[in-house]
Amino acid sequence: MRRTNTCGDLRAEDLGKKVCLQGWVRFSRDHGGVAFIDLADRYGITQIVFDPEDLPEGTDIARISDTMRTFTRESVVSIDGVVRKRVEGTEDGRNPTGEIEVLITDAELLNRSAAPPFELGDQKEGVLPNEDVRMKYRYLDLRRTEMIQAMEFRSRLVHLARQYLDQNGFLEIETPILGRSTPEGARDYVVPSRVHPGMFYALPQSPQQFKQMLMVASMDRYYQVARCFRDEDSRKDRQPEFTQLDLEMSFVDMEDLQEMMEGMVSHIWKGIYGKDLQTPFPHIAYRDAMERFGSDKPDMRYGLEFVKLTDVVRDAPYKIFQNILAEGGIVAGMNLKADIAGDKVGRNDVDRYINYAKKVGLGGLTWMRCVNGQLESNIVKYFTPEILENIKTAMGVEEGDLLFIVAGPWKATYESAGFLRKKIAEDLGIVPEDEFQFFWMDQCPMFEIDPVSGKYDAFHHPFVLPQNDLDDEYVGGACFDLCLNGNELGSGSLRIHNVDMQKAVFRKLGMDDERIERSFGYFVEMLSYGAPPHGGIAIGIDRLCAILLGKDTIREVIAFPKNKRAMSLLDGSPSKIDDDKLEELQIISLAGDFDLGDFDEIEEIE
RNA sequence: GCCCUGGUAGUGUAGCGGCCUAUCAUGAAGCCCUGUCGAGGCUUCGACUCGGAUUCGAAUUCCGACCAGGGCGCCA
Repeated sequence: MRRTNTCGDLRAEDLGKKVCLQGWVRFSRDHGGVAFIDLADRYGITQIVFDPEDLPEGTDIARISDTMRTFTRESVVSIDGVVRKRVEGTEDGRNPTGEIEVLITDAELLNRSAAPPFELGDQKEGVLPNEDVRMKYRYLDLRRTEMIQAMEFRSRLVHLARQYLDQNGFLEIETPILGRSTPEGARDYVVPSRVHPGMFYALPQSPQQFKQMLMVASMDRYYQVARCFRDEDSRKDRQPEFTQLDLEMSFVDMEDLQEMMEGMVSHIWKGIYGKDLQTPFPHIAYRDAMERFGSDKPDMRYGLEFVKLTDVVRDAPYKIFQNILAEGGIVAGMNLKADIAGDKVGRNDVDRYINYAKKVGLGGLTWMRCVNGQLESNIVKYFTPEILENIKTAMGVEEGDLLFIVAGPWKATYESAGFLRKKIAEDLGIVPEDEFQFFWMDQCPMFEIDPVSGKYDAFHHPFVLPQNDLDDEYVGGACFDLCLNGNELGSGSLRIHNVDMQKAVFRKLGMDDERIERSFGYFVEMLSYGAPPHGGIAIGIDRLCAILLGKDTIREVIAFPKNKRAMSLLDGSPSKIDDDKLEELQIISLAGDFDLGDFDEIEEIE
């Protein structure tokens, strides 16, 4: 018989219906006479009951019973039966189908399952196997309710994004997966060309250049759910291949782009949670984000802000600070207020944080505690009473407060202090769990100067429109990041549409004209054919889904992710390929079991 | 390239120099059971990642490798 219903949709209204359900045997309970099966599919679980005393005349009870004996856990089976009410008092309120059950009248084993390597049923926390086991049997892992829900959530989210962009006149256009390797940025994944031996395509790190070309091509509004590839080491929020919602618009300013994104996120929000999301999102300038929170993607859902103390302690006869200030460094403090931290952070904890501070790159960590109205610590003797008073005022110190003070070069010190802030907040448990705070981080610089080489690097990328003259001491870039709860979801910018400006930026980044022509010639030329003012943004779908679902890693929202070492335990990729394939591509591998014997042979052929 | 954490039956764990012929749960196999729902009861099966070293004795200590995860670098 053909399936009439899924395992999620029968209710009390369906009483008496003849149905056919097909699904997986999640649990079975044989009571000797009556027996139960929890039949599961993507939509839910329905209880099947084998009740020999209640079966209609002429039913082949032995046949059903024998068939059911072949049903191992996770086997796929087909069940014919009649919907009936459960026995009074045995309804299951946790299950939407819990009022009814299907009285089995016929059964068929569609395909037997071997004993699954781990438990697939919904159960208490902490009994999942190691991730490598889940990855090896991902097709079973995905059978779990939690994974089904993650896939449903992601599908819904992407659908809503498409719906919104479509309503706003965007064209969904696919850009090439096989492209040209670019010298800048992340390492490319590379694909050899058979037709052109010795030549390679590269998989895109992002559709950046193609989407700009689409603007020049007058497409005006483009988007794509774009797979991107980066051959860099992974993290819990970084995979070798990941998905970006990528879009580009012509004749817009930064506000237009941000409003479009706010509209899209709100649309998603409404569609998923049924609630309105507060827009516009707040903004924070890059410099403020760094100086107040020690991060360019700060989690602002909790306090522990830094206060600049550089001027307050400038005249303190404390050698460590004096040396740092002489080199142009900064001093900043964080006040752990008595009510949230004062009592919970004892002397041992302070030592622990000093060690942690050193681990994350700070030279050290100065602390002071306000006891009986006075700042106390091992180093207060190096500060005059007046300076101590000024610190108290600047930091708003009250009785019992604990101060942590960091010092050093601007960027490195704030970055490290940001790690410390996060660690303290997590230790104190003051990070809100179910609060989602979107915001824009903007007013970024166009360039960063590498402290080692002294070379200019693009802060975002070299296609960002500079906000002022490139010869000015500070050059701003028309770029911004969308952040959520301490994570970067994506970044956007207005792009350069003028040939000369684009060349000038490349030169500022240390490329000579020959290099610009070789690497970006086609791109620069494109700008000379009436490139409109344009800009765009790309946001990470994996990260957005993971954060909204409260997952620790984006692997939980990707059907078939790679592991930490960029391998798939499921299909065993990457893998060696056959020698004849290599030969066809005219490629010799120097890795692994390469041996000189083979090499001699090849030389002889030549 | 570097740092940190971990590796015990199919799965999750306890044990952390001799009480280990290694705990418990789950699972698998078999039997019993007519209202369960992660059913229950009984029986059985099944493991110390690998290689060195220390020691009378190593799952346990040390060194190295491998594997997994987290982080730094890297990710314009």
